[in-house]
Amino acid sequence: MVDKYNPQEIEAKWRQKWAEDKLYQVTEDDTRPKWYALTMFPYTSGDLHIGHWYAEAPADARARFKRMQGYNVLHPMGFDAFGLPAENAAIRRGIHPLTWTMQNIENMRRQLKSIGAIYDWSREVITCLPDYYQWTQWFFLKLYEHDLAYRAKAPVNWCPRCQTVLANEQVVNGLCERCETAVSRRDLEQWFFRITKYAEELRQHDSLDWPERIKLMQRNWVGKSVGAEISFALDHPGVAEKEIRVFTTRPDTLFGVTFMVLAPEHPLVAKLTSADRKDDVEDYIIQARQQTEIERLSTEKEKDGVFTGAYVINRLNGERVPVWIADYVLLSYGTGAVMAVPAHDERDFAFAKKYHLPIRVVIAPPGWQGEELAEAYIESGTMVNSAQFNGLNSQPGIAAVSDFLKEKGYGGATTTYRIRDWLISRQRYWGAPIPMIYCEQCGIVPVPEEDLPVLLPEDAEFKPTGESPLKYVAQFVNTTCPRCSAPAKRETDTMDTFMCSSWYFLRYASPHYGRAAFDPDKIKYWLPVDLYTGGAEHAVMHLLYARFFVKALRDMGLVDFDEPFTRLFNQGIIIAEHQKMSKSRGNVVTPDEYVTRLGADTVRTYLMFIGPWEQGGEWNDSGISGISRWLNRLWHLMLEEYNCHEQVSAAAREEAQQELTRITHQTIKKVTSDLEKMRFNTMLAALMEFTNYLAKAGEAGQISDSAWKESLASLLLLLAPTTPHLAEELWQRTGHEYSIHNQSWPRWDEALAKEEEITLVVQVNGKLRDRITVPVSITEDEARQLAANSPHVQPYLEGKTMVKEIYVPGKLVNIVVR
RNA sequence: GCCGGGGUGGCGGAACUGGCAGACGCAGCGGACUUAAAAUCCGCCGGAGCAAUCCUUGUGGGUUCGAGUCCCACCCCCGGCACCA
Repeated sequence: MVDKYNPQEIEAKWRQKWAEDKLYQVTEDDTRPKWYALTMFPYTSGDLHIGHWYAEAPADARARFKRMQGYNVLHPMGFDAFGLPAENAAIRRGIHPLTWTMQNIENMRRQLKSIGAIYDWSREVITCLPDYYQWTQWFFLKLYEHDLAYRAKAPVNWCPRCQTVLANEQVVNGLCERCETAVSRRDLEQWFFRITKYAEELRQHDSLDWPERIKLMQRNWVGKSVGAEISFALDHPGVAEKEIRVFTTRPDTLFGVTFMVLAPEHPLVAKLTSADRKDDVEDYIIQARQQTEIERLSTEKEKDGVFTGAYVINRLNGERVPVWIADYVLLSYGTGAVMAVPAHDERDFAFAKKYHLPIRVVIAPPGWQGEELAEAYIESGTMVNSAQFNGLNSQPGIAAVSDFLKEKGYGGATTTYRIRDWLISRQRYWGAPIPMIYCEQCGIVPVPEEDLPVLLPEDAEFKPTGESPLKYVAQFVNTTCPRCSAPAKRETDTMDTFMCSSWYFLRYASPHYGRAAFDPDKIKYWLPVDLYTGGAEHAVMHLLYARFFVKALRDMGLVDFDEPFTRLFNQGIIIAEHQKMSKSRGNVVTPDEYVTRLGADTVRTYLMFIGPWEQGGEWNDSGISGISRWLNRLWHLMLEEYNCHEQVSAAAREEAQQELTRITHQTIKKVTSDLEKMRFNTMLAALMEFTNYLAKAGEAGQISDSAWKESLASLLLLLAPTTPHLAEELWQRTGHEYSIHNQSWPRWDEALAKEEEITLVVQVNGKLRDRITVPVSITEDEARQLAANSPHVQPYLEGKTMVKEIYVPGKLVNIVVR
């Protein structure tokens, strides 16, 4: 009698054994190809939910498969540990963020270990510990040294709830990405990274095997407009500036400019506003400032603005152009000023109608006779009312006007990107301190590398006040200038958490290296990441920042590759009760409960079976019991004694064995290609079918003991990546040598996998009329004969004329009659 | 509004390059075992029809000997972007 499948017992046992034997510890090895399989590390929010498992378990199966295929696989794990959620949770609970975070890590590490993955825990990284953030600070210094970090005063996104500034990427539809509070604007002096320097390169994904969707999102985020910058002459008493520059994609419409619009925050507004317009302008600016970003950016809203009383000169025709301000012009795009061509821009048209400003056609719509336009004509066309450019089409016109401007020194062709520099300062406690010092004598002075880390003081009052908590920690703030030794003050803002995750994949290659952020030799061996898996929500944040980091490092000569993640794969989302899981809905599935009851292998397998990985799927309690049943049947199939019946004839035995061999090899082939494509659901369907087949074959008992054993061994090997504990236990119990996870992936023989018989489909006029089992070797003539003679087919041929016959070898015969 | 992805039984989902629609699993139904239930095992399981057969992949049209798959138009769901000059 076979004992019961007891997952709790065998899973704990093997996990311990693997850990003791350091089975999954990896080192560099030039005899095998390397494979870096990375899963986005989790945020230390407290508990591992089923979504984490969904990211991690299939990824582990894929990494294990690569490992059995002979790759030297690095599949590390760590924790993203700085940031607002930890700080807010700690405040709520009245404990220190470090305590809270480290407790969570302990719990999450235990949960992660229960997955039974091949994580090499000796490489774990935790971003909030000094031996990690020391190097985050080091990156800041490197970026500063290479003029990629700078401090500037700018209108920035402010979240009133989180009490800190946010990067553009962290504002979603005008709401804070974390707490969904409406974001407002503040003018603050902050640290930025010059990610815009890489705008063009970040748009390119040529060498990357990434989902189209993500590449598109990044391209949209970076944005790109090709056009011209044009200088309008300014001659205003008491104003030093002698021009206002605008950006336009349509320099061919330059003769149609009838007014100019500045963003309300444009620095020239105050200087240009005439005395009689002052009140109106100031009122408008106040009103624009009070709006939230959502209100301001609403496309529904009617365009409004006010006249400043000032004028600029269109240098091409010498016309005086009135200068207005309006909140539909954004300071952050282009130059913060636009030339308005109402005839050929919808927004300018609406604005001109509202305020009765002139509308002058300079691009003739097809069949235009000089009449007024009912709406803006935004297409290209022939230039009119444009002096020497009349008659040119828009495309050559754009080039001609740009060239002319350049020649005269009034501007010229240029390209503008939508992406803004990355704002990395945060006025909160739980982050890596920015390693900068302010000295009255020397100005801004970087902390010398040898003085890193700048430790985050543990005893700060970290309640959010809108000011950096570190400001009030005297022993932190007060220091001496590294250059002149005079008393100086430290920067008290901390860094955006996305800094930490922009380079963690580099740290895994040499997690304990003390002389730099990474060991160059180890980086050469392991990087770039071959397969990066995780959620799609990081498309324009983490994934863009990490690419920027790598490109910056490359230009510093610190790495020799262009892109961190060669291949990217996004798994879908697990839902429950037809909805996204959330605490408030009370439909959160907690993996621990299922692991305890059914075992980690069952949970892993179920998550992989639910549907295609990239599509996610619905968690369903009765669905997982199906997996549990299957693994139980498998257990008994493997362990129950097989009896080969003596009285079976040699011919029958031969046939049964050939069939078994064929199905075994077909299964190996199917499972291998599905794993390659990460089609785990169909891989498991194939394994279930194989199990069902073996159960029947076992009953029939026509196969020799050795052939039987061989097929069971193949099944176990195919199962090993999915159910590592169960496979190990059964491997041992069926008399094999430890460990199944060090075995080679089974190979299939195409000749043995080949079917001997096929089902020939017979159609008449495309409708199915018969199926005939025939040998693969059947000739076309034989097939046609068989089809035409089929008793199921005959009635449909009677009294009809055969028009033609289609034969698809190995598939079907279609007889077309009339 | 623009750009992506998707719509197949009661449910999750299969279907190579245009060639047997519904693999595999869940739920359901019937049976065996059991005093009984659970577990397990066997069988059935898209719809209509006694049947032959007909209908069926969001809707309508088209191409083709043949369409879930290709083309055109439309509807619905999900995700992203949205005054970017």
